[in-house]
Amino acid sequence: MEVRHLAVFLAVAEERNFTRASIRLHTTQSAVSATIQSLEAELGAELFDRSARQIQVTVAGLALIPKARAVLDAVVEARDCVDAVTGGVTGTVSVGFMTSVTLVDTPRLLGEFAEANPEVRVVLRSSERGSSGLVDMLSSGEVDIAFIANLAQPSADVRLMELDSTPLLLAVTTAHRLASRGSIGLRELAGERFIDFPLGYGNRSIIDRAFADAGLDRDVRFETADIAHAAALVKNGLGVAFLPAFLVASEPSLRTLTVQGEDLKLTVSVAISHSRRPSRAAQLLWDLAQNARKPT
Amino acid sequence: MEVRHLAVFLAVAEERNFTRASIRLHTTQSAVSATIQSLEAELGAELFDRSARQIQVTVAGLALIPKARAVLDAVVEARDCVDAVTGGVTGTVSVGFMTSVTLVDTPRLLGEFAEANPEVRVVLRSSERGSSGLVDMLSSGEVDIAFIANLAQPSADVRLMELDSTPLLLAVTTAHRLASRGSIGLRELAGERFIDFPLGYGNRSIIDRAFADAGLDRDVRFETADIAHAAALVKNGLGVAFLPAFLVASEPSLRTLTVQGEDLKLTVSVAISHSRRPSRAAQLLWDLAQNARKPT
DNA sequence: TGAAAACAATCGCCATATGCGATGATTCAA
DNA sequence: TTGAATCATCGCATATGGCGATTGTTTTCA
Repeated sequence: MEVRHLAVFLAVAEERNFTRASIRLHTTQSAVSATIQSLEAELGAELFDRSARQIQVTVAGLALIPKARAVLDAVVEARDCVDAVTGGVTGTVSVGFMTSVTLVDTPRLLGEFAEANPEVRVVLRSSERGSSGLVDMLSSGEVDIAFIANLAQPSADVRLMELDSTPLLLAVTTAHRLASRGSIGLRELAGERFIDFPLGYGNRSIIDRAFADAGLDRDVRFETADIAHAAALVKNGLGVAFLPAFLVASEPSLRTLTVQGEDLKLTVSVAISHSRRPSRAAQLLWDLAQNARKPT
Repeated sequence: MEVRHLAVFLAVAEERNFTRASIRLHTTQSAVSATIQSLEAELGAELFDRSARQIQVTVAGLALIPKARAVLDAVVEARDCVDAVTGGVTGTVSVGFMTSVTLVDTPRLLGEFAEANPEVRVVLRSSERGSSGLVDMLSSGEVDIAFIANLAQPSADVRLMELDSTPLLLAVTTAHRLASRGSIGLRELAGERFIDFPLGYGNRSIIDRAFADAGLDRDVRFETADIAHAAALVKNGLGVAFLPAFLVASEPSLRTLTVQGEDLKLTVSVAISHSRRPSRAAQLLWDLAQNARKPT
């Protein structure tokens, strides 16, 4: 009987639903199912009655609930007491991030982290080369953890956790020939001038990939790493751009179009190196990000 | 942080020695080493100071000890409370065993088990075909758990745990031509008449294997499944036999010889089926056997 | 002071556990 | 009776843990 088993058990007992428990635990329903089964086998008792639509906690399960909580509490205490002795977490975390993506509220996240771990020095770093640059910095140890957008080629050495995603919409001026269209095929965009991020940025790579997969070329006339700047260029009629929905939703001077048959999304993830052991501080920041994550 | 980590930590803290802790935990030193390292990494603190010959528990480790105990206690409570609700363990265990091998005190083991689990009905079974028969009974589900001696061909479906082993010595009468020898080569035994177990018995298969490997034939003149009977036959000059050391050590009418260059041992193991989930009762009996095991 | 012993760390390999996505079976409501 | 909700099961990929062998360091003993 491991701590993990009991944590899953409690989640199911509280939600009275395997699927919701799996969402809360950021895992899958099948994993929850398997865990409960192995716990039941080990204890030699059914913990839930699944015969009805709404699962019922059995008598054995009810008895276990407070004891399981006691175990988890004891574990938290164990961890805390070590932290107390070592004077809490110290050291330095180096955090790679992207300036212009406000989809995930990294400032708030870092604020919470700093408050909880006042002894940790936080160093913010960014990269000229967007997400792929940040990944390289992770591998080289230049940063301990990074917030990145979609990767063209997921590196094997990087452990990713998706935090949130937003659709990428094609933004055009109100005067544009496509302004009145609600959606459009990639093929019809062949002649457009595009504004986009420099190569290496997650945003850029998804669009490049979509065009390449469709066997199409694209004329990227302007490149900028500043997303607000990109929006301003579109407004001034210098071209069209794929921009995150949250940025263009409330812009009266822009119209947005979805792309038919493509699922263009900007996804923000946290990333740590797979090969390097994360420092305690980096681990805590990862955990914090996990809690801030939108349930799948 | 899992229960297992804390259990290993406590063992090391109490033994103040990784190697001894590994013996107590029935695992290897390298596994203990790895576990402690991962726990230290997770907590972000050193728990032991290994710079000196005698390891020291650090301040952080000292603080953790009582908390770790609290976690383990809470886990035991959790398990007990479920057992209490389900009215303890019930059902039937079917135990396969070998009558004549007293190397492991199975009666005492079963006595302890029966006392701890009064509601469990224990059915004892044995096999005409020794250990290999017991293995077949395991696979077919005829028995839930079995105590067996060395297997000629370890079955993939059987999970084994060694309990104890004893050297097999060649027993001869005091009048025998080899009585004054302390040891002997297999080759010199070519002309002897042997008394041994029937085919299928662990005892028999090790000796057969040793002779076969050496390219030698052997004349097994008498077969008996009763080990005491075999000893009696030897005493009466009907032949020689390989018998467990504990049986022949105190026999004034017998002399014993070791075999040069061979490590002939009778090993007693518990076995359960690998494919069938053990019942709770079978699991408890397995655990009990593990505790009774001689440290490796 | 040199050899041996004690002991933890590390490495390569393998088995098991866990996680995931897809699919199947069951229940229940419309 | 159909469809939505929900848990179980299956096959596969990966991570974790365990083992045995080896290495390197410290300590002890001759």
